[in-house]
Amino acid sequence: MVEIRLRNSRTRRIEPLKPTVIPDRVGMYVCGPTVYERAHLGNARPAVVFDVLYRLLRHVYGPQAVTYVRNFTDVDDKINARAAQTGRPIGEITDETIGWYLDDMGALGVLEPDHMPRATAFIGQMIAMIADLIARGHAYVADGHVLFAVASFPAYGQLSGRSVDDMIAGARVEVAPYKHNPMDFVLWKPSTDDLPGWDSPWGRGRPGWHIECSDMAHELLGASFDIHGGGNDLLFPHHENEIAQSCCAHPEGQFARIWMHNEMLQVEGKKMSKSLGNFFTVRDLLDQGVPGEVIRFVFLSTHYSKPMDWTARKAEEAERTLTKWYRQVGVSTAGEPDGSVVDALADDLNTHEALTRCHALSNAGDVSGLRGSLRLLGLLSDGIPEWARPPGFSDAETGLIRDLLQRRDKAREEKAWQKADLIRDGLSDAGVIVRDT
RNA sequence: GGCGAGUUGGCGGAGAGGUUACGCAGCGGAUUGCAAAUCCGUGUAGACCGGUUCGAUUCCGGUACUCGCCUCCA
Repeated sequence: MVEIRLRNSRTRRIEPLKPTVIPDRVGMYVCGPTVYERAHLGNARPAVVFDVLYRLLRHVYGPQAVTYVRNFTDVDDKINARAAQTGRPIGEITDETIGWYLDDMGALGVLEPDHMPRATAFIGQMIAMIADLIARGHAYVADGHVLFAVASFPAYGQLSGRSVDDMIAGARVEVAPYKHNPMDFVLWKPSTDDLPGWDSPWGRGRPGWHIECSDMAHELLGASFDIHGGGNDLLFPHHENEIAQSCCAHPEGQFARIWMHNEMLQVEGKKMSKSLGNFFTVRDLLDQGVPGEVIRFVFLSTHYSKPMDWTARKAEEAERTLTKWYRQVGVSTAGEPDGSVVDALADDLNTHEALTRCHALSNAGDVSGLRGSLRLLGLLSDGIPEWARPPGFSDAETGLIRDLLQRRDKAREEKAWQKADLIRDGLSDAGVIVRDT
């Protein structure tokens, strides 16, 4: 079996993936979107990165041996704000946004995870987990809130490599007066009547963001699992807090063994973010005619651990390469992925190296290996999409075109060049490019 | 201030202490009635300053600059 090696952000080293919770079964949790608006391009990077890992895991361990969980955060202040702003019911907004998200990610060739839990379906379990944290002395009630006591977990800060003292010194936000320690964070907060809320031992309220992921991961993957992924902007505080909550509530487990973080996507050298307002959505690009597959190719051309600048030029180059491969591969069937491509992916998801290997397969004329390898990467769908198709060989005009080509061939045999070129020019005007092979 | 990532040829972007990365574009050629496509060949590198070494773009130290996180954010 191919050994998969991954960079663990927790230890900052490349480590072999050795599923030990259940031998040869792999569990992976990735933080999914907060569903209040269409996914912007940056949101798509982790979805694609961990989709490649998911496909690799399924290839190596077998599809039934992998459990991939990616949540939907459907209770959140941003969602509440959107509802207040539009006057629409919250459920309508989250349902609609989830539909958009699945459509848009599907267009990028992202497979649906095995589980896509919605936070609101786990409120009861979250309340139980919070109560448990209080009982174990890791959380306290203050001013209608339940807060996690950072001081009760000595390993706090280990993932992000910060000390609690540094965090306090560097804090730029005003600390709520009811916190015992400035770094304590909310597990449960009270809701007013106009906000979504659930009854709890601490009054009507809603869960904090961090507890949602901790709980859903535990419900679906257990107290220990193999891989936890997400964008590196989530490393602190979100993932740090997840570790604290999960390890304190479930000391029998170790939570995630390997943590993986993708670097940010940038546009014109700047991080794409909602607050900077320089973002555009996946749907915007698709509507502009950029095929989802092209977007995926561009993502794969940069290692997940490096910042990636989105440029139109990269998209053009990707489309050219994909078109070339589509035409080379045609309708031939896929073989097994080439070992060199699998090895590249197993080496900490080196997608750029994998694409380089695909170029080599293309140059070597290994059509079935190329197709099989690209399939593993989530590229090259069956058939040839419109944008990659040699123009003119698509539809009802085929018969007429064939007839004209036959006439042209005959003219060429007779060396009636003028007539031949006339037919070619005519076809060209109709959008049919003629190539002599 | 603390933590982290990056800096490679015209562009994108890797691996490896010493031999061509690769792709795109460019240039030269082959093929072709022409065009397109295809094929072959080819130039331009590794922020800066030190150190280790027979030899560093590759290892070590430092400097500069860029970006991110520390606050909702993938």
